[in-house]
Order: sequence, then C-alpha cells, then structure tokens
Amino acid sequence: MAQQAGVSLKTVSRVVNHEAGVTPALQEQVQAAIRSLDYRPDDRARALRRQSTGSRTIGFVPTDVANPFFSGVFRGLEDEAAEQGYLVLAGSSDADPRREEALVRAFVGRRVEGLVIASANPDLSYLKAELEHGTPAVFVDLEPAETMGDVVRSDHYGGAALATRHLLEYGHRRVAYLGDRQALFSSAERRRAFVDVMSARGLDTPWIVTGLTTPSEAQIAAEQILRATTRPTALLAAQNYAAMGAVRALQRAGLQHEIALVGIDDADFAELVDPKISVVPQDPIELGRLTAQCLFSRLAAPDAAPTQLILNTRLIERGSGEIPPDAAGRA
Amino acid sequence: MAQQAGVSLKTVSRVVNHEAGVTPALQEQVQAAIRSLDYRPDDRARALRRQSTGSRTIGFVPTDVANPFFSGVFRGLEDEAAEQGYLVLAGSSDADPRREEALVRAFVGRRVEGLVIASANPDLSYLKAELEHGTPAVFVDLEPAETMGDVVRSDHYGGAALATRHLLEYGHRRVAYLGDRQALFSSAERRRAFVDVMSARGLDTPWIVTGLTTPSEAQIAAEQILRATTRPTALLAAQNYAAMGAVRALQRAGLQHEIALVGIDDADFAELVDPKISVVPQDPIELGRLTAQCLFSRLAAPDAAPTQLILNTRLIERGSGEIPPDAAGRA
DNA sequence: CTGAAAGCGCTAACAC
DNA sequence: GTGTTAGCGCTTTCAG
Repeated sequence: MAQQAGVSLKTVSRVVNHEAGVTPALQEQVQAAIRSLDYRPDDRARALRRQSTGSRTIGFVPTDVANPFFSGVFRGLEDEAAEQGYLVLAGSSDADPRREEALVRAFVGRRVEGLVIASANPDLSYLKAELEHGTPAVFVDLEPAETMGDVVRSDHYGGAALATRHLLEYGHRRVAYLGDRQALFSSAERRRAFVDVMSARGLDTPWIVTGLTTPSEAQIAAEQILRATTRPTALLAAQNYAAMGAVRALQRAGLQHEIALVGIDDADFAELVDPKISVVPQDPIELGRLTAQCLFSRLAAPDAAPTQLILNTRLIERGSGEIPPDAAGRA
Repeated sequence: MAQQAGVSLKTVSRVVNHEAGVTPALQEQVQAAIRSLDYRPDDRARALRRQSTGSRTIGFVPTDVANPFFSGVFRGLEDEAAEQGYLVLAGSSDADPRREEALVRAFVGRRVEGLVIASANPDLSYLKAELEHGTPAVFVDLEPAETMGDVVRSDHYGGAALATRHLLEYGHRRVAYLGDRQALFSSAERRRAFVDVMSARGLDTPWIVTGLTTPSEAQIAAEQILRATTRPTALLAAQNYAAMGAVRALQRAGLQHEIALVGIDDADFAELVDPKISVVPQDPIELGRLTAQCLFSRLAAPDAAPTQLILNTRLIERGSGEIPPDAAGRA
C-alpha cells in the first residue's frame, strides 16, 4: 500500500487481515488511507506469500457451459463454492481432449485448488502430474477409464436400463436409440444398457444412432429412422438435445401420439409439449452441489480414499413413454 | 524451479518463456528437469512480476449462470476470451446488489483484467473505484443508470414495443403483461415500452404483473389472470421464464388456441409446443461474443470514448402471436 | 504493540 | 550465452 499515503507502515497488513493488536487510532488512520486510495489487496500476492491459503478458486471443465445440464451443474458448484469463499473458473472443452487438457493446464497455471471435470478424454495421463502435485480432481457426470480421483454422477447405465425396460413393458419390441458421442462415458454407458436390456429379451437393435451433438442432428437422424418402411414403435433419446430433436421429428411427421418416446435428462420443454415427455431426470444443480462438497472434502482430507457417488435414477411417466406399440392401428 | 533438479539455474525462465539465446544442450537439460519434476510455472507469480501482462482473466457477473440466456452469453464470452488466451471467472448475483458487489470485489481482488456485468444494482458507485484503477467494465443486457462503461445489449424497449404492436395489429385490445423484477433494466424497459404503446392507442393496462422470477411464479400469475371473469385476449411474456409459465397456464386452462401469446427471448420449447410461440428472440451467444470483443477493444484502448452497442430486434411469427382476439368465439 | 528484514515464485535489468 | 541482483505485492518472522 503506501505509508506515504496514510502515515503508517506495512502494518497495513495487520488491519487488512483484521489481526489483533493494533491501536484503534492507527487502525482508523490506515482505514482512511485505504478508502482514499481505493486500495484493493492483491489476492494473488497474498496467496503467493502465504502457505496456509491457496487461490480460493476452483476450475470447472464441462463439455459446454451453455448446455442446460452443465449450466445447472455450474450453478450448484458455484453456490457451494461461494459458501466456502471460493470462486469458479470455467471453460468448455467441447469434448475435445486437447481443449480439455489446455483448460486444465491453464487452470493449474493459475493454481486453482481443485478441478471439476466432465472428461471426454480417454487418456487422462496428462492429469496424473497435477493430482500428484496436490491439485485434486473430481469427475462429474463422466467417469474416467482409470480411476484417478473422486466421481459424482448419475447411474447412467441404470437410468438407460430403466428407460429401456419401461418401453419393453409397454409392449415395444422395435425401439430406436438416439445418443451423443460414444467418447462420453455417459453416452457409452447408456448405449451399453440399452443393448444389454434389448438383447436380454432377444431383441435386435438395428436403430442405434450415436454421435448426435445438437438438436438438429438428432432431428435429422430421427426423421431418417421414421421415414423407413419398417420403423420402430418407440424412441429412446439418451440426452437432452437428442430428446429435443426427437420431439421435433415426431411432430413434423405427425407421429407424436403413435410412437413412444422416453428421454434421459429432463428439459424445460418436456412438460409443455403434447404428449408430455416421460423422462429419466437428473438434478443438475444438486449434482453440482454434491460435486463441490466432494471436492471440499477432498481438500480437507487429501489422502482419504477416493470416493464414488453414483446417484440412483427414476422414471417420470408423463405420457410419451406410455404409448403402446399399436397406437397407430388403434387410432 | 530447482537448479539442483536439472543442473542449471534460474535461466529456466528463459526456456519456459521461449526466449532466444539458450544453448540447445542446456535447453534440453532444463526441459528434462521440467518433465521429471512436472514443473508448472505459477502464472500468478509471473503476472505479478511482469508489468506488461495481467492476469489474463476476465470476470463475468450474470444474475444466474443457469439461466439459458446467460449461459449462452457465457459461452460466447468464453469462446472469444479463449481466442485471446483469456479465462473467465463467473458468479451469479441473483440480482442481489450485495452479492453483485461482493463478486466484483472478489474478482478485482484476483486482478481480473476486465469485468462483464449484468447489473441489477441501481447504485454503481461501488464500481467507480475499480474503473478508475484501470479495471474496465462492460455491461451486458442491463444498462446502468449512470453511464460508466461500455454497454452491449438488445434494444429491449424496441423489442417489447414490437411485440405489443404486433398484438395490437391483430386486433387485441386487452393484453396482459408478465415480466421479471423491475430492478432489472431489461424488464423495466420492456414494461415501459408496453405501457407506452398501449396508452398511445388509448388502451388501459390493468394486467401488469412483474417480479416474476421463475416459471412457476409466472404460471401462477398467468393462471390468476386467466381465471378472472373479464380476461385479456393476449399475453406478452417479457422473458423466457415468463413465457414458460404462460405456456403452462394456457395449456392447463386449455386456452392456448384462444389467447394469443408473444414471448421475448427465444427458448428451446418455443418451436415444440402447440401452437408454436411467436417471439422476439435474442442471440445470447452472439451477444456474448460481441461483449467480449467490446471488452478487448477497451483493454486495447482504455481511454477511448465509451461505446454503446444496442442490437435491433425482430419478431418471429410462429402462430401463438397471430391468434385473433375472437378466436374463442370462432372456434 | 509496531517495525525491519526476508522471501513466496517469478521476470527485469543488468552484469559476467 | 548465462548468472546476479533486485523487486512485483504481499505476509511472515523476529526484533525493538
């Protein structure tokens, strides 16, 4: 600060840090100087000198901050972080391993105290060094191949199995699957569950489309499937954008009351369209809160055993998922 | 780093910064040490020492990162920032002036190079000091009362006027207005436009509800309006959550084909519901990009005159906004 | 109770 | 080409 400004010395530090043992007179003198100079302590310098406290910042790497799922997670993260006096640095990887790595590197360079990653990178070796150097990572939504940190996510396999079984219980035998990129753990798990459940009943799975990244891509894929002469009687949309595309396609084909649809992830529109969409929801904000809690526990106990929090899923029946296979014939 | 590790000295700096004039032999020696120690330069310390470069970080303060509008803005901001090698720190204010101020303080403490704020604070005096000390701010979406920085936003007044006029042109005389908190500039402007246009035609505005913050609040408000014996023939939903609530209310009352609805802000569901929702859209991602560009221009020319970028609006007719006032009678 | 000196991890400006 | 010294803005340690 400036001793010339007030009149005192570098015991400004004491008053800034509310340390005991400063004459009220001096305290006021310093405060006055602080006010008149609009002095703002540099937290970077403080954290640098101190060894007791870090940057009070965490880094968040979702695939896309604008995806409603991740923006919800972000909010939960942020709320929990704010309670601890932490701030959050965030960047979208777009599921690109190189971008993911670059973001993590940039975050570590800025000395975030912890990382929250939705990783789409099959090779997490780049992270090992950070972990060993004391920057813990917790994985949200996507679990890495090799376990190297804590995990907080929904039971993707169970959720998709639930959705698939639900359709089968309503009599469907021909069901199509619309999913995101297989590089994403959640997508891979859901697809695996779908295939497992279907083949356990001796059913074929000729309509599997993955790699769907936007609502329009999903819509196009769904339209193609619906146009074929022999088509499925039900659709499983394994992600929010996929569900959006599916709804559009069904509506444009006028088939929304004839072909069943179950979505994974809830979405704003699910209760507004006709029929309402049956879904296996997730609670992104809660997921974010839990993830943050997990990270802060880890910060408090760096050497505790790695934790895996797998949240159970449920299915909400709203109508679209309860359309029988012969709805077209009946109508 | 450590000269004992490799064999050399603090000219590690040179190789880390790719400065010219280091013997290839030494270079390799240092690189080896870097690798074996997993050395990560501390960017905070670098930025501290250097006076040429700052923290390469910007701070973003929306009311809510999870609101689709702001998560879109965030994405645009982030993309543009990434191109410049910047990272973004973000926190939700919930339109609480104290929280907004606390976030800005925390960001400035961490020496962000610039601020992007959607301010809900009528009193921006807390920001003056930061601006004078060289941390520029650009206001997105919400323009502060006193001009103190650059502004990037849609023409909220014009957009709402457009929407209102559109309904009047279709013959409506009794139109209700559902809006967010009046403390938000965008909401205040939209309401003002609505009242202006209505009274210019000599029409009363007995159905104005503001302070709507969530879809459910908006739904309740809309239901109340629709239940009354004399009710409006059209609804203007001046924000995305308000539109969602309005759609729910109309659907539950079975009035979605009888009462017109125009929304401001586009939303995922707008094209999926029946009837499709006519809207005055914004492009959040583009808005974010423009905001970031504005901020980087300011960083490059701190003393240039303040800039205001007000984006024109348009109306997309999709059906809900073109329902005539006597639709109920006709049907 | 307050000040002076040292040092966090790094780069600037010079020497060698 | 490479090493030294100083110092960014702060906190610490230890004298006064």
